[in-house]
This record gives sequence, structure tokens and C-alpha cells, in this order.
Amino acid sequence: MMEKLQDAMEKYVDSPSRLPREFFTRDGITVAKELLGKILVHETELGTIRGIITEVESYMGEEDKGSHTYGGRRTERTEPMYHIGGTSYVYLIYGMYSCMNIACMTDGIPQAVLLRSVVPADEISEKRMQELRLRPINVRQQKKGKEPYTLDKLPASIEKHLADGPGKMCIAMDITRADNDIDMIGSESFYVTEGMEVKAEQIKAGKRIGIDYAEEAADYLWRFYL
DNA sequence: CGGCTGATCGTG
DNA sequence: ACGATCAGCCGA
Repeated sequence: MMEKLQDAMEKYVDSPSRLPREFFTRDGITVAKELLGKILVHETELGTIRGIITEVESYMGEEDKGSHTYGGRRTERTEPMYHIGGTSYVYLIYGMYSCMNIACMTDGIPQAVLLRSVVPADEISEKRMQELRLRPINVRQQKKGKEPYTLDKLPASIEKHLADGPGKMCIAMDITRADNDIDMIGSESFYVTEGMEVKAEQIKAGKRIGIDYAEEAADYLWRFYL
């Protein structure tokens, strides 16, 4: 596939280092907090897309009632969570959206960080995110017989909420189940790099979203955001 | 801004 | 049957 000149130039001018294995082979809370401000990079059909990570959640293994691995549920779906730190776990939620996590710790310990939100790291990434977000919305517009939206006429749902949720983030960065169970330390097209400096006092904490069934674990402050 | 609803399908 | 969700619509 041809690499666009713009991407080649960006890499030449600015190629921050990729996070190493040791970054991810730590506990899910430490990794979650430290991922804030780092850059998620996906090289797609549209070109390279870079997002600054601004919101994450920790899922803490077989004892965590909020986790897919609660009680030791090791199935075909949850298998990537059991893999070594730095492995992606992308799954389908509500039949139509993807959610992306990065496994932590070593093999056999299913802790992970759910990536919930990013903001574009540069102008070209923002454009590409907008284009990707337009697609499913315009499919619906088409069905309703309405005019499709364009980059010049973005709906409010994209203008104000480009990638601020796990499903929206995956659409904006073209992350699908094709990106599941990938070792992000070695991948040429899907990885995390150093990003902006984040001080401890910039990190806020809150309850995790959408796990009301998790009893006492629903109240743990394992959601972190800038 | 907060609340509500329908959409949609792999998983166990 | 059930979600680690979202867009669009409504009312304040």
C-alpha cells in the first residue's frame, strides 16, 4: 500500500518512541493512569491516525465483578485479556460498536485498560477521524432519505463528540475486531507512543461507566481522565 | 445539560 | 437474553 507523503513527512519530523513491553507488564491501575496523555497510533487505509488518550478504565482480573474475566471466565472472546501486557482486546458491544482494551501484566493474569476517549493529536488525524465518523451516520441518513453530511457540514454528534466514548473512539480510529489480539509492541500499524507530559494532579478519578450489575465493584474509582 | 428509546448481533 | 454504547429527540 502506498504511504502518503504527508505521513512520511510527519514521521520524519516527529517520531516519538513507542512504549515498550515493560510499560504494559504492570498492574492495570498503574498502566491506566500512565496511559493518559500517551498517543494511540493506527495506520489505516485513510493514512495514519493519532489520538491523545484522555480517558481510561481499569479492569482488574478474575476478582473484578465488572470484568469480562470475572470468576475466571476464560473463553475464546476473553482470551486476549489473558495474554501478555501490550496485547489488544477488541470486542463487539451492543451488537454494533467496538470497545478496545490493552492487556496488562503477564500471561495468565487478565488485567486490562479500556480506552474510552481520545482527542486528535494533529490536524490530519482530526480530518481522518471526522471522515470515519461520518460513515455510519450517513448510512442512516441515506436510509431516511436525507442529505448526507460532509466535512463542511458536520452533525453536532461529530462536531462536539468526535471520539469521547469507547465506541466513538473505535469508529474514529478505525479500530475493529480485525485489530483484536494484536501485540502492540511489535505491530507495524497499531501501537502506543510517548505523548504529552501529565502531572498527577491533572488526573481525575470516577466510577466506571455501564457496569451497574457489578455490585460493590461498580463503585470503585477505576475510571481515570484528564 | 439530563433523560429516554430504538438499533443490532456475537457470545455462552 | 444480554450487554464495558450511541444518535437523535425531547424538555428545561
